[in-house]
Amino acid sequence: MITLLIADDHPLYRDALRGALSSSLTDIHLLEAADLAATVETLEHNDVDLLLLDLHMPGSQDLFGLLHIRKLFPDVPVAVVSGTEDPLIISKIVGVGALGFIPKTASSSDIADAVSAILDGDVWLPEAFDGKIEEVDEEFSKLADQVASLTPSQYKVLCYMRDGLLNKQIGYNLDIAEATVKAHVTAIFKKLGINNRTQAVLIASQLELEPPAAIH
Amino acid sequence: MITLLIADDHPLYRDALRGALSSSLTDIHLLEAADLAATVETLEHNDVDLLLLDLHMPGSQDLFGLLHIRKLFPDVPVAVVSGTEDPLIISKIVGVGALGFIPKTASSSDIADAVSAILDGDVWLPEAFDGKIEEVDEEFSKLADQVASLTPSQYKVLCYMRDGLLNKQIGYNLDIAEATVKAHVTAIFKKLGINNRTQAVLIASQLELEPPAAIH
DNA sequence: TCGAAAGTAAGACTTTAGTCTAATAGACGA
DNA sequence: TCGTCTATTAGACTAAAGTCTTACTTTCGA
Repeated sequence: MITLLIADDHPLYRDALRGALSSSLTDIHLLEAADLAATVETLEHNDVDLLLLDLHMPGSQDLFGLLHIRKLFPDVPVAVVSGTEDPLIISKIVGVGALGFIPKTASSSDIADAVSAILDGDVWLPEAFDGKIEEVDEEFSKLADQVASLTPSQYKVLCYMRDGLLNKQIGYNLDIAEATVKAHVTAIFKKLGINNRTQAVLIASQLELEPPAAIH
Repeated sequence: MITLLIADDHPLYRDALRGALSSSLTDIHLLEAADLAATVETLEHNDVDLLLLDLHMPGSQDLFGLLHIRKLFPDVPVAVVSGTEDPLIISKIVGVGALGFIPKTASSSDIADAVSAILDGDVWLPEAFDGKIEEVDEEFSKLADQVASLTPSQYKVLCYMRDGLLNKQIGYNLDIAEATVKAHVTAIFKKLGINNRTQAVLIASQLELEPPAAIH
């Protein structure tokens, strides 16, 4: 019996994935989550053999979400499901520890192949990207490691920093005192090897796959 | 008699462009510049009919450089010469006012075609990108307009801000007092419709085509 | 040619960022 | 089970960011 967790915010696409998986694979147990918090909670309470993760979930913050999950559950294999076709982005996804990349346009049999391969311990990528996936540069994987070493609170603070919020506003959003926010900020700086918030924002935006939405 | 300005930091590529242009076109006068400052100075002192601009010149800051030139010399047609093949980036280049995009891999005849077309007032793009160039979204072109409205000093300050420098360090680099830097910073915020430096850095990094180099 | 508008520059002041010290609570290995 | 390590929290303090006001200069159109 194999347990799979489908993490995607679109109910229709979850249905499609569920259909593709249950018709191609036997003896599987399917779980679902619609946002990052639900994904984390499900992983905490279940023994999941493979996570199928959509990067564009609410609260996920793209690559941050993947880093977050990889840090909290390093033993859970992750296959990223996304609509992007950019080899550079896929390189980054693989570079931070995803064992596979499944395009949203993949067929049922491709998806089943990918899941089987990853469960066997292999890395699976669409054939179209053979040879197009580069090693991510050392700089990037070092940054990714450093960001992954952040605690959940620090991670949330960094997300809010990247949105241009003041410490006071971050504290209000997280329901903690401004002084606590500052302590997190200082800890983030030390872990990332920097000394001001501008540099932190640059690192955060480098790890972001999509340009930030509107400036508030 | 048509005056062309070749702005590229690689002497060899300038030679190649010069060769391609002088063998394909008659009655042309060729000027050259190796960095953004020299480009600006040449445009100030000459009546240039077309600028062939490499985005990766020293001091150019990629899209910033193009915005800068477009703002200072809105009447000079610009064709961007670059090695990138990413349709999204090319869309942005065209979206901020370039009349053409010439890949570094283009043949002599392609280059001559492009130059002729742009001098006739047309927009020229490589055939490979037909249909792949999207309209840039309203948000982006609004930001580009706002950034283009910055004065040269404000532009330099924003560049240094994006590199994570303190106001004091920016003042030292530009040889002005910290108080002056602050005045520029406040003016930048007003023009961009924001109220802190984090948001300014985000906008600047969105307009950057390449990820920032190392974090200092 | 003269005044209006805008870029540049800077001092004084308020707000926010960031550091240092320290206390509490939970996790983990000996 | 005990001690150690670390995350989290927070107060007090210093450094930097950001605002307001003012002044000098250049440019441009009436």
